[in-house]
Amino acid sequence: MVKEKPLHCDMRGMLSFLILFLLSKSAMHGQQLADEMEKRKGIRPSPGTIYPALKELKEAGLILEEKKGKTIVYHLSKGGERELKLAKQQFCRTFVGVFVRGNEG
Amino acid sequence: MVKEKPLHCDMRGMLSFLILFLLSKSAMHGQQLADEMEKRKGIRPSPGTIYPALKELKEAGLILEEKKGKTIVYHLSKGGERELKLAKQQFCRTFVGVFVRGNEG
DNA sequence: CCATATATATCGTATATCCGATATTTGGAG
DNA sequence: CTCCAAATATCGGATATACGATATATATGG
Repeated sequence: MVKEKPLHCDMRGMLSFLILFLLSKSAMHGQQLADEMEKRKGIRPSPGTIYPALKELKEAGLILEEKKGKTIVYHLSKGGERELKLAKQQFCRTFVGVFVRGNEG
Repeated sequence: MVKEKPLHCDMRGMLSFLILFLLSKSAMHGQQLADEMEKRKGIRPSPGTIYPALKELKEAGLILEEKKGKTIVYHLSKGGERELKLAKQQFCRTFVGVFVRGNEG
């Protein structure tokens, strides 16, 4: 079976989804992405987590690279924006009711 | 390595998290759980997905069974309620900004 | 009792996620 | 150019998620 499954099919793919979402907020390089995840989750993803995920998203055509000195800045492609929009809808429908004011603290 | 990892450690565990959340809303048996997921995600998890997940949650002491005629009704244990509360906080911090009014439709 | 339908359970296999370790690349300092 | 540190990349191994197929249990109808 080839890899034609959309990002929003099942419970797997949450890492890719989160990366797309973060990149939609601001283009970043890998370590900045790890910084942001650490801030949110409290746990820093290791290089062995973040770079293979970025590689897959790149190969799927959802993100684009831009070399900036020592780093590689990633940003969403048009396809990535489309995919993120769909995935967000799916995510929000699936987790309706989990987000309640007061859970964030 | 033994299984002492909390539910909210990384991106894996979203299925267990969703099951705990749904059961916290209402005690259900397996097929009702599948119904609810189908309503939310649009895709019905197969028996091979749902029952092993329930078994693990049961063995972890997070849910309790109650036989009701032909079915087995699951509900959260005290430990499951505690775990869900923590996992919800983690989830909400991680995905802050994804939930915006208008994404649900 | 027997047949059926529904619910539950298990198995083999595949994919996504994840880490620790290690390797490679690259810009800047000397 | 050489050295260093940071960023990126890859690898092996582990766990969670997922499906289709199959097996089992049980309430209900005949």
